[in-house]
Amino acid sequence: MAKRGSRPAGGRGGGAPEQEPPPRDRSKVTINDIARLANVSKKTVSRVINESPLVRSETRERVLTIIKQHGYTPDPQARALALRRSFLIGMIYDNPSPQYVVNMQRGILDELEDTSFQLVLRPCDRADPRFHEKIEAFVVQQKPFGVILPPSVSEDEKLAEMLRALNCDYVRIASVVLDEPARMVRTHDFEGAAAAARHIAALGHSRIAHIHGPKTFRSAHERLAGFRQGLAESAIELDKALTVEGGYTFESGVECAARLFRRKQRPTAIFAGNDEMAVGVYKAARDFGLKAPEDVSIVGFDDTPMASRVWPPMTTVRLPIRDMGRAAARLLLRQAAGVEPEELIAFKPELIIRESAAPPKNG
Amino acid sequence: MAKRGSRPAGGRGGGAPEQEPPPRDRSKVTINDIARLANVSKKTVSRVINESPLVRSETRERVLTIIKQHGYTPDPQARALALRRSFLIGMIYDNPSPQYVVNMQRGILDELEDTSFQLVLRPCDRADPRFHEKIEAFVVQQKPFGVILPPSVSEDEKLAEMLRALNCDYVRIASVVLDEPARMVRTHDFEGAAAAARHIAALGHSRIAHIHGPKTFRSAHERLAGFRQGLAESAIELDKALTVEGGYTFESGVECAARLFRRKQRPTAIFAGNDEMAVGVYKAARDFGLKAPEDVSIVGFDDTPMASRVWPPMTTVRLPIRDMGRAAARLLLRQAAGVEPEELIAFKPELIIRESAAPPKNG
DNA sequence: CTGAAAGCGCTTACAG
DNA sequence: CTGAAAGCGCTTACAG
Repeated sequence: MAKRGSRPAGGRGGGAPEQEPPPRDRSKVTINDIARLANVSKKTVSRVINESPLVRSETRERVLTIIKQHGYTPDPQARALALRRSFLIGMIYDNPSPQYVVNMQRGILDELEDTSFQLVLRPCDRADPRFHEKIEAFVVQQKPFGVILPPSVSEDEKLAEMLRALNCDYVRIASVVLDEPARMVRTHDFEGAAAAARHIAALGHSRIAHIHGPKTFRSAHERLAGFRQGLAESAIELDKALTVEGGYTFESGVECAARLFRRKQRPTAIFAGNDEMAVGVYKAARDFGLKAPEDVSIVGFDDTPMASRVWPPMTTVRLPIRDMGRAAARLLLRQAAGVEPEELIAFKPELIIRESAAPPKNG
Repeated sequence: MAKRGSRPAGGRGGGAPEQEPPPRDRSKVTINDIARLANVSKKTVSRVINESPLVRSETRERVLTIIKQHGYTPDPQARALALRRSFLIGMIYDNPSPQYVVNMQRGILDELEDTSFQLVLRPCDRADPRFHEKIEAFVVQQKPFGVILPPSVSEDEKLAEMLRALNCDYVRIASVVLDEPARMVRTHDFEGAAAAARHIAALGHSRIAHIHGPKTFRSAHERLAGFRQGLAESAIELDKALTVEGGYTFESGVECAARLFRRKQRPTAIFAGNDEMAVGVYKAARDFGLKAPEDVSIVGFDDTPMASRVWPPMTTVRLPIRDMGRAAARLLLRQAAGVEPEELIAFKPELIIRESAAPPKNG
């Protein structure tokens, strides 16, 4: 049985003598107490809390001192009710990679630390016919302060439109510019894939395959285009017959690579659209008795922990997911504060050269 | 600039004619509207919402119909303010494995789906001197409905005590019984490790090593004890010289295995306390020119995705993390509703036999 | 079984 | 620059 409300006075139950003096029960201090103690109206305390400039600095200092003295923190639920807006930041995602999800969460939480904002999770499925309806219900009921949309949720134009109509602030993380700078964190997937292509080409490969992600992901298009571009710089044309579509999953990586390996003219290098699929290529290679990098060079994208644990350690492209999450959260808070970003926030990927790509044997 | 409040009437901005009729703006329907329409007091509507038995069934039906008709959902912030308790479920964790964290989140979210509860994340660091203070601040400020504590946070007795003092409901997930059944989800790590031991022993090994997790994790003790017990059943005594402490990380797995491999009498099998360390053993084995399972059998614990992607596919022990998360959330909601569980909820691990363990060469 | 009053802890207009 | 009044949308005693 919940016994909320019968909270014993003093709070934390008689501490041992060697402990520091128990902090006063902060849960009881309200805006009224502060107002009374500071000899001002609660409205003035409210102004101080909300950093209104309409307070004499002397008054502000006095109030601030009392607040600190009593460890007062405004009640988020009460503020939410009055403001018709909660202090929850929603992360709405459908990304299948746990590593991506966790890193992004960490980044957002980094930025939210020591604020009164809380991170709330909304996993979802874009294939669900009630997808938009469910998110609308969430937004209407919880009135989140704002939401963060990583790919591929970020690419849903109807969702963005709905959020705007509901006056819900949001930040989209995507590999292409889909929105105004105040609502975008951009990743240069194109550049990352181009770097991978340059590296593979410089190694001397010419029969180069690419397993790209599903067409419903913009990143899949960007990485494909970037790869093609990087190859073109070395006067190599990406062979359509060696370009296949995977599902960003391990299994699809295995299948696509097997298909590639069954050709009479095998590719000597494979660039997979993400690490998951690249690890699938590792497996297919072993199934075909092929060694990496001697028989096939393999390059991935993401630099998940698996990339460095697998054998041989994987050459891949790294995007600073955690930093991206942090940037998205910061942008969201600034957006709410009315601060316009000077320029579009963007992240460049980095090529991580390890041991899975080498010159071709017969090169 | 946030434009909250200037929400246009009608909500979602003129839909195209082919769209379904726009749902009424649910954000505006309040308990007062329902009360007026149902011809009762708002208190009665409140009783219906809260499933109080003190309502004539006829009245309840009438109110329920109106509620459904207007798609009314009570405002969580307003309820929270009145109840002095929010509808947030906190997950407080320090588990280093992203896979564990994500699976547990999924389980909790499964159970919370279609309720008004939201999952809020609180990663933390038990080594932080302000650890308890920070969590206390979270609980006091957010007044979460309850919190879920996976290992090793669940093992912190001081934390549990603090939560009780603050009247905050919680559920602990741990490998040993630390609390009453209403507050515990137990995992039989002991059994899982014993099964691993039996499997290794049955394969014919006798020089068997164990890399256990840090002593600050109860699971490390349980797995060690279970492993010892499983071996004892085959009259094998766990060799102290072959029992080393790792940190549940890849790197520590590499180091510990290397130390083991440098001995004149190498172990023919290694049981690692988790998959991360087991993958470290894979690496060390390669560094020493040892092949698995021919030269060393390797067994892990957790069955992370990596276990099946690595070569050779890893024999390991699987705990149903997602189910555990779901069970923890369900228990928390029942606890709040005053329902006592009939018995302790517990999960048994399963041995997943793949290809990394085989009879010893010279066996 | 039902309701009118007061209150949860804040903020938004509106005055001054 | 500051404040008294009213309100956000619910619920808890208290009556009946």
